[in-house]
Amino acid sequence: MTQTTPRTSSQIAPSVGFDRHDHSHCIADAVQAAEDLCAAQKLNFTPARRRVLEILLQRHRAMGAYDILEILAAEGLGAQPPVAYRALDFLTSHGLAHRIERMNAYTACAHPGEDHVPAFLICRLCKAVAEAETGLEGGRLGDAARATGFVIEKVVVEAEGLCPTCAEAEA
Amino acid sequence: MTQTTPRTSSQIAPSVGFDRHDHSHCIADAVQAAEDLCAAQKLNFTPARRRVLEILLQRHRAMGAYDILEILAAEGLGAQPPVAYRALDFLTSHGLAHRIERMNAYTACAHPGEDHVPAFLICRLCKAVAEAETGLEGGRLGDAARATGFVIEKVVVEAEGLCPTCAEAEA
DNA sequence: GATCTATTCGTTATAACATAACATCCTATG
DNA sequence: CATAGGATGTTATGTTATAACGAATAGATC
Repeated sequence: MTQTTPRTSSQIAPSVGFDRHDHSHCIADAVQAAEDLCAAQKLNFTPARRRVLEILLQRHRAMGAYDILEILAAEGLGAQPPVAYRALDFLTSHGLAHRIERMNAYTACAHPGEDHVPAFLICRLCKAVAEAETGLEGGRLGDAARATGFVIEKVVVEAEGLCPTCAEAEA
Repeated sequence: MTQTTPRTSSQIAPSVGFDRHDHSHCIADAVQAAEDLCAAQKLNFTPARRRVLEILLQRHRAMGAYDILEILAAEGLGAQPPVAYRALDFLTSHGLAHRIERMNAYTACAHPGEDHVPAFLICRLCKAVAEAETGLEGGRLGDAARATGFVIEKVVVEAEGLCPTCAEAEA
């Protein structure tokens, strides 16, 4: 596996959201929010689950399950695929993370606790991911569904392109 | 994987598009259109490529590469994964078929030759797929992209739910 | 017609992503 | 303490996809 993600040495992510911001705050906030959400719903926010969420928040990029597993293994939290997949299942099924279908990858949810239809903007160079919103039945897709009698239950919207930072570097 | 797709014995598909129609016509038309398109662009519409397109058109459902490979192998057109993947690469890169990211599957394009952003309605029971249209920059996703400076190059829109036939059977 | 070149095809091998199944452990609760 | 449920450790395997390389083929050019 080649490393395509440029690494940053600090907690200040170069292009996230895609705004610069102090990332250590948003990690702490998001972990706290997850903790609250789990407490409220009597969910078991175990060390492995917590650590996987932290990893996703720290990188703030789409990450493959095996990338996450590698980190977990290095930290002694488990070395087999199910360890990563189980944590990711937990996070995605409770709205704390999302799966990016196009990349077979996972990313922390930007709006945990809110019922929403995420839409992703994915940079093809740096793999940064921003989460936007769409409606379940809005726009032309909803029109098409209604016209044919199709009942929409879930929608995946994923855009690939260049984030502001990479677009600038490209030019 | 269990077989969830109800099989029909004739060329009349039960729910396609999702309208009933004489499917043998649309297969012939689509193959002819592909042939014309390849001729116009000096592309090599080889037997394997043609056969894979026919298979996708016949089933008119999302099919995995290995499902297609199985059929090719039975017909003596090749038994190794690259045979199927190469044909699918050709078809998808020239707009004759699309990949359904959510299902790791492939389906024939309903509008070959037209430049378009496909949006799919996928039945979770019978796996039937209808192709609708969306714009590259329309709606809230485009707004979000412009607001952040993200340059959209490609968009994936996939809705999962129940087709009219299965929704009825469900009730 | 011979040679060159580009594309396609056959084949082997392996990479990358994901889950089934089952034993074990931990913990809250009666 | 007993025990039931969820969580974890582990082995094995299933599923999807691609790298790599040589042989075959078809057009282009001399």
